[in-house]
Amino acid sequence: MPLKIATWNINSVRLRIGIVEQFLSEHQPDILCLQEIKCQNDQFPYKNIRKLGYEHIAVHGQKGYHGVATISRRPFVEYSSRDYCGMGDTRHLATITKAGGKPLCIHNFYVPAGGDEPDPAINPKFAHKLQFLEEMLELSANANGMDNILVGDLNIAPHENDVWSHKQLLKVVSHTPVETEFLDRIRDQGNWHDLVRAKIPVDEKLFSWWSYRARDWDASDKGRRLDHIWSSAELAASLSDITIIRDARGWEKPSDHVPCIAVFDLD
DNA sequence: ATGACGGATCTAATCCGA
Repeated sequence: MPLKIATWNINSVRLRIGIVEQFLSEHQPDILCLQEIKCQNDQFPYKNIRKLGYEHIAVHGQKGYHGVATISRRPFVEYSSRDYCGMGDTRHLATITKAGGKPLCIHNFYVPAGGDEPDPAINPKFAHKLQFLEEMLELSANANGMDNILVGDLNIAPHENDVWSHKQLLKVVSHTPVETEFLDRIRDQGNWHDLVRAKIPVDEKLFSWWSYRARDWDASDKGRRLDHIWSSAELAASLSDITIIRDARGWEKPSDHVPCIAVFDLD
């Protein structure tokens, strides 16, 4: 049985529950990790999700901003969240489920955007982002004797071809060397594998986010690859497919991010 | 200027995203 895992920054799950349902029906992932749900736990649209066969729903939300949720057809053994930077905001959710006869831990992240100015001395939001990344260094794909997956909106486009113009974005938050090198370090130190780039060669431009401000997002195509799917080595070896649903950016009342999907051949 | 849109909030103007 293949295992299909998706991640999507939905930018308000209540406003966009219609396209969440559409996505689940069309693509039938086993597990979907959402970011920026922008609601409190009791406001999450549980009924709509359960109706489609996703009985297991872990929500870590807050009023108005941020918030992550992981929804699944498979039961969770347990779930937890870590309060990164001790700010009391809702940016992480770890769920443990079973896949291929082994426990599988999925970390669902919404990394701080970092504001406008890439200087921690004058911009507290950028300082927060760097501190958050510092704490992510503690994560290891080889921890806990489980298979491990790390997904989410990491708000960093690491490679030159993960942005529309490497040159023009070098000083723009999300693609500055301090951020991209930090993300590389988190990945390498934790023995994580970047599954999207394992399947789609780095000489190909690849984006998962396009600004709402562009007059025509598709024609100008000034996107960035901010959403990621990483895994431990064993899982990476069983990866069978990666898809970025670019079309979703053109759906009715879209999120500015699109879903990314990984499929694993387990057993 | 890459680009001024689009979400939530004690409904109106303000904060936030990246």
